[in-house]
Amino acid sequence: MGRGSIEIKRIENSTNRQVTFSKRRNGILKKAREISVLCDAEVGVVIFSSAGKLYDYCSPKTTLPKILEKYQTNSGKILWDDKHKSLSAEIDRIKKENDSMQIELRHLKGEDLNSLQPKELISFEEALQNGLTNLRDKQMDHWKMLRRNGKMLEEENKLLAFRLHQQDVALSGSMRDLELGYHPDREFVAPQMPMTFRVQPNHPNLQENK
Amino acid sequence: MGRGSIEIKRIENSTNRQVTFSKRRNGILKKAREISVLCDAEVGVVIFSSAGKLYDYCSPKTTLPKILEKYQTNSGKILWDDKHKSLSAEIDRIKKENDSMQIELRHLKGEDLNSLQPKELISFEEALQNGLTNLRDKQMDHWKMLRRNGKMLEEENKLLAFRLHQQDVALSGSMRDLELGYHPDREFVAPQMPMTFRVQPNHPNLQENK
DNA sequence: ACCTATTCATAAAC
DNA sequence: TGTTTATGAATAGGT
Repeated sequence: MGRGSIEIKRIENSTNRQVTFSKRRNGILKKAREISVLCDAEVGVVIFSSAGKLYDYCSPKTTLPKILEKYQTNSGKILWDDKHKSLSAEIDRIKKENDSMQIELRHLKGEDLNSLQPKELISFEEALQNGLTNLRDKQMDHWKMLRRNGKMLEEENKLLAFRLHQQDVALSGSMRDLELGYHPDREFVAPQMPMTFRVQPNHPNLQENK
Repeated sequence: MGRGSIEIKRIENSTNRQVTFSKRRNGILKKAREISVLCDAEVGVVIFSSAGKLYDYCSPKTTLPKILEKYQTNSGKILWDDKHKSLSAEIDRIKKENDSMQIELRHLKGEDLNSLQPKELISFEEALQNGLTNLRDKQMDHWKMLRRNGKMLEEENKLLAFRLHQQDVALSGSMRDLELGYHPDREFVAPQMPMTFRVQPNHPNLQENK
């Protein structure tokens, strides 16, 4: 149909091929839709363009999985076997990986050592010693940090105590002022402590364990 | 098309519906064939008649399973059945197990320790210390075994040297006999060493490192 | 994307 | 089912 019939063989002109694909694809999907409605049929269509783009149709009231399951039971052909095999193979692969890691873990924890050669024992010892060293370094870091924090807190405590004391003093001074009369040129500030020394509410370095 | 157009809705007359189904089904399969050839497309079509009879088409150079696999990866839709789901779920499960073991391994080897809490560090230290202790015990066993073997070898050496010496003595005796004439009642045996003391060719306890 | 001449698919009837 | 035929649909090629 169209201006002259065409031979059914691959259209070499790429543009032409693409145009024809687009038209005929629509045609097929429309036909699929129509037959499913007219004839109450279950239809599944999957089309990939040569460029790899996907188009599909599935009749209403069903899904591709359902259709395909029906296809399998009905045709006896098995669509999924390959996929099953590859999945199973992957499971095997991962399980093996798992097992070897488990063995390594057990070895590192000092279990099942009988299966190891002396040479292997030595390399494991090195690994463990190394791990222990790193770990103790890390713990030392923590400990230092904790101690630093402790000292900072002590300092802060002292300052707070000092401020408190000064305020007490100032307060009692004000009270005395109140009793004696108001003096606007005298401010309510801790006498021997400059503003810059005042403790900040949060000390950034004190935040450990977010 | 045909003698007058028809509305696209279910054909109530069953015979009619069946006839239309048959014609249109052929039409679709033909179109599918054509587009796959003309446009180099991969096409899969599955049609069930309302009676449940199956018709299908798949473009050459491929198979329905392949097309469907491509469909899945391309569309992200999941076609597979329950078995697939369970397999995939198992893969996920094992992979997670894998990951956590990998992390534990890294921790035991003293890597990536920053993500650990001090409390966790302590338990890891215990595990490592434990592993190291076990491992050194095992090495000690090996060492003892080696030392024991060494001593045994020494003993054996001594015995062998002794036998050799005795044989030398016996041999020179025989030589003297040959010079003086043959005496059949005299046996060729190391004089001061009973048979039971003779060293066996292989000592079972000496086998280390298969 | 739209147009149109032409071929095709197919509804109806047998 | 298969054949025929009249007709509307699909589409090849051009713009």
